[in-house]
Amino acid sequence: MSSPGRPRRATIRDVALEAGVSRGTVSRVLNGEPYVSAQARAAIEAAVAKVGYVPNTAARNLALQRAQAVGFIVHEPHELFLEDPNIGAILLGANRVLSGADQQMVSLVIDSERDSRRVARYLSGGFVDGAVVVSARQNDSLLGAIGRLSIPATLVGRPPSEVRVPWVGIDNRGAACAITEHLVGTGRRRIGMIAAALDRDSGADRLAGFRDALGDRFDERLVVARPLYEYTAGRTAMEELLAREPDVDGVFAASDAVAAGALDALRAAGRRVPEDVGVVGFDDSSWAQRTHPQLTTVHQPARLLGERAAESVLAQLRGEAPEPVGTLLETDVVLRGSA
Amino acid sequence: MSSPGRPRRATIRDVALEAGVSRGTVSRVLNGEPYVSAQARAAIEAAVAKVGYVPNTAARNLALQRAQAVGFIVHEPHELFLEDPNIGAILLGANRVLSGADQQMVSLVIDSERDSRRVARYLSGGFVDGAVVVSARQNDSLLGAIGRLSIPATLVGRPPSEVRVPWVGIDNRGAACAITEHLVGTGRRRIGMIAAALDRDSGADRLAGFRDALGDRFDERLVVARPLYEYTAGRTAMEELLAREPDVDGVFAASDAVAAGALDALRAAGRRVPEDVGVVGFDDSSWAQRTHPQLTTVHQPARLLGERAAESVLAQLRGEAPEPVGTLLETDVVLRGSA
DNA sequence: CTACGTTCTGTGAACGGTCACAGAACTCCC
DNA sequence: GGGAGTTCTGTGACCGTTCACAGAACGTAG
Repeated sequence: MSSPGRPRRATIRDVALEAGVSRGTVSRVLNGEPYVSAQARAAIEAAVAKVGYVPNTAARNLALQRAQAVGFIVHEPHELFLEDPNIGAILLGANRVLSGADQQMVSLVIDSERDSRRVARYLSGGFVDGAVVVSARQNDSLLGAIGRLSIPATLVGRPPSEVRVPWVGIDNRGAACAITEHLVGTGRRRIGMIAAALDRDSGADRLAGFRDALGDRFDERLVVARPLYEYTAGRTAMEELLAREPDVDGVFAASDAVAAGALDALRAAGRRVPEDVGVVGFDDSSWAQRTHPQLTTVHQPARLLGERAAESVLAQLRGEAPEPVGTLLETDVVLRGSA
Repeated sequence: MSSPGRPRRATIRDVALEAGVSRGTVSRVLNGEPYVSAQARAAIEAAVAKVGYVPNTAARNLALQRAQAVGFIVHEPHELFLEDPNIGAILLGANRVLSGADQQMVSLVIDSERDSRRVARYLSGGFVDGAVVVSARQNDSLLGAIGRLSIPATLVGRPPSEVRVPWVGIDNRGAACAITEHLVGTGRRRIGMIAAALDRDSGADRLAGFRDALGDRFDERLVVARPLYEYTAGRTAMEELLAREPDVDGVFAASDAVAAGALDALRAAGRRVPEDVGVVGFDDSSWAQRTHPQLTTVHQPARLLGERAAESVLAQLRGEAPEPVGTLLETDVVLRGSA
């Protein structure tokens, strides 16, 4: 629009002039309203084609006070955004639902505080009617902005407790319990866990689920913790666990990346998987199918998370009570070769 | 904005009223213009804070005839979008540049003809001043729309020949030649290729580069082609190649996913990599570091592609001649364990 | 004291649509 | 032929900004 010399876009007035009718009638035809003569309708359609008219949605939205668009805001550092296939699936799920509701999904990546402010400004500009927010952080200025603007929003993942916003997530604890039970079911007797990210609810909940599954048989000495969900964390933690408890015959790794590291540590130590040691992961990320053997893991319904979050935003848009409650979605245990 | 009962947003008029000045003066303060008394400025700033004013960018853009936003349009089927780490990197590169120019990047995913139309409508609405388009297809209705609207746009990847739009891409042919030469340099004598996607320029160019590198020693019987860049394609193609030419000692796979399949087929056939057979891939995708051994492959400067495309759009926005020419970026051969 | 430049402010029009309202044209029936 | 109802059309106001212009207030020089 700012490019100099670009010819002016045709407006509804040009169409009206060309068709020999008024703006009002053109607007009626464009919006499919009744009470327009066949003659006028035909003339307007011809005129639209002739002058190459395309509606200016910005003007339309200004008049209608809505944007017909929903933001999809990803707040992740670069590495994770690239690494994590779940985000892509969430995005596509949200896109599917919003597309069905004829809403344009507009996705915005935040990777700095500056981005965060610009996005807040963007949201405030009436460009979007609502937002799906993925992995907001603690003390995220964006959440504050959303609250202030009272834009309908739904988070994917559990929000910091002080923020009252609807959210959808998975039951990390239940899923961790289920996959640990699978490990138990394959006859393992000495089951360890490589826990990670205990400072986040996902990490803590996965450990809690592991404990739930083992009950009395839970043994603290079989748990090794690491700060992040990383391949190398899994590798070193597995080495540590093997050194400490050589008779371990089952391992629940807090994520697939961690499990991949554990697998390589086991291979290096001459243990066979799954014959000597059963290994399970969490996430069903791209790691899971690229290890040897492939990982038995917990599948997150990532696409469904995106769909549900989008539906929640649409419901809020329809004026339905934005119950600020969380929804937990079910997960599946996916059986592959590693346990 | 459509949610019923939501309190009306404060406008510039409310601020003016509160501060006891006119709209014009408020606008001047908001835009940092000179010729405003310190007194008025202070009163306005206080009023802004008091009424909680946030500018309505839609109205602002309508008046200014610009959006201060650039679209990032990804036209890929779901699977590829999730699979291909290059797209994420391109996105982040573009985001970096646009963010620096204080433009909001708005990314839009197209996965159906319906999406395509909606995105075209979105672009026409004055929401964005320009667009970066990733992997547009042949006969893509979107490219037509962009042409019609004469929106500044730059493609990532080579466009269909009949469309005159600036683009940036990589030299698939040169890179394929370089990595094949690496294979030759490791002393391989019977080098095969698993080609793929020969109907796209990337696939055809990679085969051409392979041929360039081998010259006289090119042997058609050592080439197996498959329609898509897929793991299973690599696996079956490698089996076919081994059956046909058991003495093959080097393989150039047209993508990392294909190479991963080939690797597994070689393992199943009892060949050691790289001792018996050297394998190289293309893309430097996440597959490359997760195979055993890790892949020697061609690294695409994906982030740079995104940056360049964004810069090109910004240049067009500044009114610089949108030379409809392509730019080829350099690629690197990354040496890992597989050859 | 007047004329003039500088600094500051308010106003009306514009951006491109939608909508409510008024009224015209047409049909139908008495 | 006139009144009532239905169908169709045009107009002015409005959405929330920016901008050009007119003009006010003030200081300074002649």
